[in-house]
Formats: sequence, C-alpha cells, structure tokens
Amino acid sequence: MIKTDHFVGERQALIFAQLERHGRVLAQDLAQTFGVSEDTVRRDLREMAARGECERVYGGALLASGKTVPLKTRMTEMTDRKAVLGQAAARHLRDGMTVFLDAGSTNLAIAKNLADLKLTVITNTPAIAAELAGHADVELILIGGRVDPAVGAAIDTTAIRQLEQMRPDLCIVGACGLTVTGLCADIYADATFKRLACEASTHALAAITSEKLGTPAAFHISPLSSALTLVVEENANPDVLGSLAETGVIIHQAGSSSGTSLSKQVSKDQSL
Amino acid sequence: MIKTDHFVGERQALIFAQLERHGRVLAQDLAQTFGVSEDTVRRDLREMAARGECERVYGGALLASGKTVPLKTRMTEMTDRKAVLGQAAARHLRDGMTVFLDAGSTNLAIAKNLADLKLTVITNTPAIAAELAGHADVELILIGGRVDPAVGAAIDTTAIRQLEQMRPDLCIVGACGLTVTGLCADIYADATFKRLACEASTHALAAITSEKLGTPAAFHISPLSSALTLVVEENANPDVLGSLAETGVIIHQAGSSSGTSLSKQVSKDQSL
DNA sequence: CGGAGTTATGCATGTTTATGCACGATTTAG
DNA sequence: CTAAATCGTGCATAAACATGCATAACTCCG
Repeated sequence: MIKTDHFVGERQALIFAQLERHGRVLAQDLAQTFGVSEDTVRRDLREMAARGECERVYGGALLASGKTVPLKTRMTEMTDRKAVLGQAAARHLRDGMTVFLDAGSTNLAIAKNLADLKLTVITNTPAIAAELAGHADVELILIGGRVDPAVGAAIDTTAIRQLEQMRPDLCIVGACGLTVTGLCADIYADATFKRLACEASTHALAAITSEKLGTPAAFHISPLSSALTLVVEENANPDVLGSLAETGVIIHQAGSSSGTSLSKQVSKDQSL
Repeated sequence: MIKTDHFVGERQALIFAQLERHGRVLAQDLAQTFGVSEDTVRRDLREMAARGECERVYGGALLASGKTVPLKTRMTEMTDRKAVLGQAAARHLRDGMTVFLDAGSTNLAIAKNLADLKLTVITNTPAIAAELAGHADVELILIGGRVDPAVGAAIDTTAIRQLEQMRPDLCIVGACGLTVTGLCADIYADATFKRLACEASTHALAAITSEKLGTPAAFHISPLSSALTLVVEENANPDVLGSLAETGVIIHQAGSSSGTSLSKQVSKDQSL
C-alpha cells in the first residue's frame, strides 16, 4: 500500500504552497493530486488549520487571513507596458485550454503573466519554454527544429511537421506589424510558420503594442476576421482601432473591463 | 559478517550527499542502495539527526532546515564550481563539431562557457536553448516533445524520434550519479533518453561534480568505456578516480595541465 | 597466537504512525 | 424540505519505528 510519494510534512507544505498561490484549495483536487484519499487530505487541512496555516471551509480550505502577498507582488511587478499587455492577454485564457505561444518579446511577457492557470502550452521558442519550464500548472510541449537565429524560434520544416500534429484551442501569435489587411511579419519563413499555427488553431490572438498598430511589415500572416482577437494597449490610436473593428476582428483594449470567471464552488472568496 | 562495502562514516557521508542533492531521502531506498537493512539506515539517520545533519520524518529524512530551496540555492552556490567544470568541458570542443547538450545544471554551465566556438548544438532543454539562442556562432537545433517537469527537458517518444535522426560528434550527457558500473540518473525516462543520446553519438562526455563522484542513482545510463570522457573537479577523490580509470574511461581533471586526457592512469598530479 | 572488549549489523519483539473505510452527523443547494 | 455532498469519528491494517539481543568482524593487549 503506502507509496511514499511525499512525506506527510512535504504534502502539507505543498498544500500550503498551493494555498499561497491560489488563495484556496479543494479537498477533492488535492486528494487526486497527491493520490491519497480525501480523508487524508481533510486530516492534513485540519492539522494545518489547528496550526493557523489555513481556514477550513466546506469543500476545502482558504489561506488564513493575513496575507494577500502574492497579489501585491504581482501588481508591483506589472509596471512594464508589455506586462500590462501580457496580463490583458492572459485574461483570454481559461483552465484546461491548450495554447500555442509563438515567438516574440510580447509573448514572452504573456508567458510571464500566466499566473496560476492550468494550461497546456505549446511553443517553438526556447526563451518562452525556459520561462514556463518551472511552472507547476503548465503542461509544456516543445516544438523542435532548427532555431532560426533572427527569430529565436524553431520554424523549419521539422517544426512545421510537429506543429501539424497539434490542434490548439488558441494561437497567441506574435506579429511585427498590423494593418487593415491583416497581421504581418518581417521574415518570410516566420510569417509562414505563424500562418500555419493560426490555421491549426481554433482561435487566434495577437497582443499588439502601439508602435505596431497600423504599421505594415513585409510578409502577410493572416487577415483580420472574427477568428482573431487583438489585444491592444490603453493608449492605442482610436481611429486605427475604429477602422480595424470594421473587419469583424475582436478588439480587447487593456485597462478596460473584460469577462471575469471564477470557477467552482467555495462561495467564500477572500476578496475582502 | 560480510564485506564492508562502506564504512559507517562513509555511508553516512553518502547519505548526507544525497540529502544535499535531493533534499530528502527514503529509508527504504537507502537500505537497498547500500545493501544494508533498514534498521541500519534508521540508526544512521538517527545519529545524523542527533548531530543536526538531517531532520527525521516518517519514512526517511529531510535535509536539516539550513537551505530549504536546494535548487535555486544550489545554482547560486555552485555557479563558480560549475563554471570551472564547464570551461574544462568546453576544452573538448572544436570548431565545426556537432554536439548534443543534455539537460542538467552542469550542462547549462557548459552552455554558458562555450565562448566563441562555431558549433552545431542539439538540445532538448529549453533553459540551455534559451541560453544559446542569442549566440551568433552556434547553429541551434531544438528537440521537441513534452517537457518533463521533473527533468526540465523533452524526453518523450517525440523527442526520441527526433533524436534518432541525428548523429552528433559528441554527447555531453548529464548524470545524477557515477560509480564504476557507469553513469546513472534518478528518473527512468530520463536515463533512457540519455542512453539513447549517448548511443547515437560518436563519443560521450560527462561533467561530474565531486558530490556525484562515486554516488549511485537509481537508473543506469551507460557503462564506462573508452567512448566516454569524464570531466571532474580538481578536488575529486583520487581513490575513486583510480578505480574509475581501470575501466578504460578517459578522465580529465579540471585544473590539471590541459585537455591531454590520457586514459589508463589518472595520477594525482596536482603538484602543478 | 589467542582471548577480551568493542563495533556494526541483522533479527525478533512490541509500539507508534499513517492511511483508508464505514457510518452517522452536518452542511449546502435547489 | 429533500437530496447530495462533505464532514468527523472510530476502527482496522500495514508500514515504519525503537528497543533488546545475538552474532560476526575487527581491535587491542598480553
């Protein structure tokens, strides 16, 4: 019986770590995660509550009131423009999604702002993969091939062949330019790869800094359509946005409100 | 009674080394590893705990709370040592070579010390790929697949299939342990991948920190032979080196004269 | 060489701990 | 108010544990 995957204390430490990150835990999830019965998890939570590490609630437990540290830390870190854009883009992700993360510094910012989403992330970009490799909640799929030095990602035929085996829910595509004719990139092979990635995905999303807005680039990636969502900065030119909107593309301006979703039960949120 | 494979203090030192590396040990594993009863292991752990070297828990022991983040702390602590090792390993590279760089923090150090060599580097490790992506002289080939979170690299069947298409001149393999029976690793799938990588390559090289020297790990990678070069630290145990040398493996001790790695004898010629 | 003392180890014993299961009580949702 | 989910408690069991004892190997000393 007894498969000591974790010592008791270790398990409780991991539970606490998850509490710190998510603010709450579900007994059922924990039982499944650690491969033990819910009884055992409840016992852990009871002990931790007695120690003052958490507050028990029906269905699981909440982080003991006294520290919303992770939220603060996150906010202070978000001073960069790209980080804001990344945070906005991350709002379009949901637990369980499979996402292709294309090359690009903006997409790297998105990767850094995934917070605690449970995602399957596919990427052809070493820098992004390295960023996500330590992420506990992310199932990471690496696309191989020769790394194009100019792009910093694998975009050759090997990469394309591997990409063709995937059907992501969302393609977060990097772009060097955006006009009413569509997304575009500076390098031919890169544009080709991005186009294929978009076509393989159910939906596409591009985070566009204001410099790129309305700026053309040499090679076409994809036209604007209702299958594409643009995430733009708060200071984006309204005129350009207006003409883009006529194409049917979905535009999400960072800083404006957006759909929120909190899942599951556990009515008591610590949103005090 | 029977043969004394290890003296008591020796065994406890090895246990401590394993604690330093993994942060935790299982009584059962240790008993099996050293070929002694669990009672003996428990006695060891009890003594070590009394000495303050570890903290006993049900099922085994944890590293005494002195450094709870073995991964990050170790990275910063050992950076210098690994850099030296990395430079020594880099001496075995020549312009034009095709090298497979396996996962592991030591190999990451090697990647950082490639200097200006014109190489083709194949890797399955995002962190290493990210390090080399900006390197102008390096042709970088990424091996794709699911990134195993424990290993931090792609080692699944997709990765293996891609690896099989390559014939590197040199496989720089990471290892968790090294004894006279050969290189070994802690994770089965990882060991399998490493073995295949070695077999695909003309020659193999492993940079071994002194903690790993003579330390076993659960899964075998490859035996010692003349097709394998070991790069070890300056303070490596001469006795262990001596017994290793008898297998015909090539040993290069960092800090000693040069890359002239002569097989059969590893003298302790640190007299320089 | 040989016997006494020491040490390391394994085995047998009884104890403690961790965990899952059963069952009744409690809470939540509709 | 009812049904379903979750909870707490007591119990059973197996693993891990400490202890005492016996034995083998090694050391010391005459």
